[in-house]
Amino acid sequence: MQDLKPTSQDCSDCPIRHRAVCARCEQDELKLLEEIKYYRSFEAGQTVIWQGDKMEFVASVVTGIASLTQTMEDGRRQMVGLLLPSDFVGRPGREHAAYDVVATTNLVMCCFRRRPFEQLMITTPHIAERLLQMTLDELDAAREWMLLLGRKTAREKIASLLAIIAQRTAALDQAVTNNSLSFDLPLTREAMADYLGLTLETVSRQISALKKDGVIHLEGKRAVTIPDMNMLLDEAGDDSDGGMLA
Amino acid sequence: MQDLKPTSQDCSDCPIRHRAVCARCEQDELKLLEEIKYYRSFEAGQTVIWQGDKMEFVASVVTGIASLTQTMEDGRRQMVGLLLPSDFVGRPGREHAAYDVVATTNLVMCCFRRRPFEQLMITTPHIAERLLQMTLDELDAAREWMLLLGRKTAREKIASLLAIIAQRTAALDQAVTNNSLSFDLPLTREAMADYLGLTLETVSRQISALKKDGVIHLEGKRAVTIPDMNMLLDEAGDDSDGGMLA
DNA sequence: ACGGTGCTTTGATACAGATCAAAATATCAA
DNA sequence: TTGATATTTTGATCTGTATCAAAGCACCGT
Repeated sequence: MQDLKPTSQDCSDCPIRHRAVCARCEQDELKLLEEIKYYRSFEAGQTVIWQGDKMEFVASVVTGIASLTQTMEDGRRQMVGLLLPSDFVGRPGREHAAYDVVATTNLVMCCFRRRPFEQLMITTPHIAERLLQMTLDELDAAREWMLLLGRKTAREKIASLLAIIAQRTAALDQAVTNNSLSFDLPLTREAMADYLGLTLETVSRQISALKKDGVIHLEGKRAVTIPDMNMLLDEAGDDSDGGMLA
Repeated sequence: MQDLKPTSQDCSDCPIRHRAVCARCEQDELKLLEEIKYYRSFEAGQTVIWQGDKMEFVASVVTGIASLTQTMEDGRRQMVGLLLPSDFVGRPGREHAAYDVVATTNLVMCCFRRRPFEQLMITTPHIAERLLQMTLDELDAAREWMLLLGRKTAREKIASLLAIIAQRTAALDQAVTNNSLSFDLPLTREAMADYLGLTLETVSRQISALKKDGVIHLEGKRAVTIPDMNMLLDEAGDDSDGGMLA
């Protein structure tokens, strides 16, 4: 488990390739994956899977952003997962989807037929190991979110969300000058509200407030600049050391 | 992964024995576990591990209840996990605890020295597999909780918590007569508040309200009777089919 | 029985965020 | 360019839950 280090190229067909590349894939495993793999594209707003649908595949996000959402009978919605490139979706062993999966931007996913993938997991222990690590990461993220949902103020929630998106997308494709950085906000106000347990009006107001206070900058409606990341993290109320990666 | 069925006796020393007994443990694996295993007891209120402490062990709850809690600098607290008998705690591969672990009742844990346990996971794939299943279950529970924290009303939150405790403890030690069942509430009002993202006053008020409306019964302060489980589930706002186990 | 120390309940009031409503702005097709 | 539609902002008001405060109860050691 210790020898999995993020690199960039080898093993590009591995379902678990992105966040940390698997250094142990054997040629024949890759062949097996090749056989059960296919790509699918979705447009922003399209639903990838409905809660309760039969799961024919598990998948990994290649480009774009998807969200996992739970809905109550009366329509209240809560996002419970945000899938960025490299994130995995689908639970091996589960027949039916537990959540709606929605493309919040244009989206490309790399899908693996579920049954053969499950088989592969059994014969290839290190895939299961890797999946365990990823699941534990997700669990940590979920628990961080629970703190946010249960105890943070609206302003702190917004700041936290911006910080998370900034950190995750900055790693991928962004110029970071000293403490400042820019990125494109990939979520509508409504999607943010669903993520944060707020209404879209409150999201809008708090973003305006952060803007007025100079914590963030907006060009147009979607392009965000964060002049000072530390200022944002202060607003987020996270315990000091930007623990994201611990 | 399909051949793990809940039974009751064999393999009683296996760290993953409880919720579903591992049918594949070999004799020598048990010997290895025996060597790295020890029991620890805690009194209600004691802290098992502080966030940031060095993790010397991973463990499984034998009896009693523990909680995982996150705390913000200014003292706001959010419980992010409730550990009942059979639940596992500790992340293999992580040096330092990410959360406070607190005994909310008297507690007995079966601990395994961390390093040797990690080693064992590498040499014994099916332990990793089992751990993956348990982690995925926890992730599902966490996401259910995110819906609760983000979108449910105070009354729905209380009803949901009672339903969860009822369902998890009923399985272990309770007489269930038709739809009615009783159990001992193992959490203080404050602990419930930390779990639900509420204040203890609100918890108290809502419990009183549920009592007045006949949804629950209290004898003393801790013994709860639920006359009709379906009524409680209605109050919880969960989507119809008590999906807990899906 | 006594007084202490924690829990829990109940009451009065305040406020953050929800809700309802409408205007402003962006997006896009023709 | 011009509507037509979707998204975002802003305003006015309402409400569920927090906050502050105090009283009620249960448990425990002496």
